[in-house]
Amino acid sequence: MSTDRLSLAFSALADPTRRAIVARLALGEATVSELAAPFDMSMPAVSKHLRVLERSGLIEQSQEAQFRPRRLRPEPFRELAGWMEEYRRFWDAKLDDLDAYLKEIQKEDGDER
Amino acid sequence: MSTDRLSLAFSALADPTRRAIVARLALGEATVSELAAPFDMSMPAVSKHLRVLERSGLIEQSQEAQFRPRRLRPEPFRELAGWMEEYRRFWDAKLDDLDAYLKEIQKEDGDER
DNA sequence: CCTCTATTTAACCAACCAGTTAATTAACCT
DNA sequence: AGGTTAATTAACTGGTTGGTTAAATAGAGG
Repeated sequence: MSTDRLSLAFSALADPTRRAIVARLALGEATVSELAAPFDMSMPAVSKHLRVLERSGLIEQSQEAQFRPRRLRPEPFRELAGWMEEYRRFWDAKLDDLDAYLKEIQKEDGDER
Repeated sequence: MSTDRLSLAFSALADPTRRAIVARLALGEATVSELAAPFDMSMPAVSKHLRVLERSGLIEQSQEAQFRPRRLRPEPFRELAGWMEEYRRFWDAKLDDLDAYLKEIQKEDGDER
């Protein structure tokens, strides 16, 4: 597998279980047991998913007694967003008609929004 | 492997070679040979990468004689951007300080940009 | 038709992934 | 110290990935 940061982030997110974990963590810190609860899956399996997410930098853990709550780290999200930005014209509805887009920038930033 | 569209897109992009191919295609259509040229890798290897990208919907091919030029498809980019949107507060520099963000929306959309 | 170019398919390999169960570590609480 | 709860590590498995080389297919053009 590729070990550059962007590849790690993309591949960490290429799994629905891990995206669900990320979605849960967007609401705030959670312990491993809390994160595992919604899934029909053994604890070690969840632990492995967490390790993948951690290796990608998307989450980090803090030590609080026997609990090791996870939380999201913003950095990889910024890198993903940065990558996406390069392809904005492919996903931004406002730009999906390239002709319209070109006309837009011709107007020298006129009536933006 | 997960076969939902989002997982396919993420995992297709989790490889630097494939991201480079996507970057090249953002400049316009290209044949397999053209796409393969920059890489120190056999033709079949590139062909496989293209099949992964195709299965994810990120690219499509058209038949032009013995050439089968690829081009990007916007749909998966929109899905990725839509997913990212949920996490905007993690990656948008303007929002990375949540307190500032809350203050901002308190102002009822006052001095945006 | 033959050949050249473009590309894919087949068969194989080593490494990795996502899950399992069983055993282990870690910290808290009497 | 002993027990309970939280979580990780170990060992194993079947399926997938990313690459290889060799053979096959498809169309263009003499």
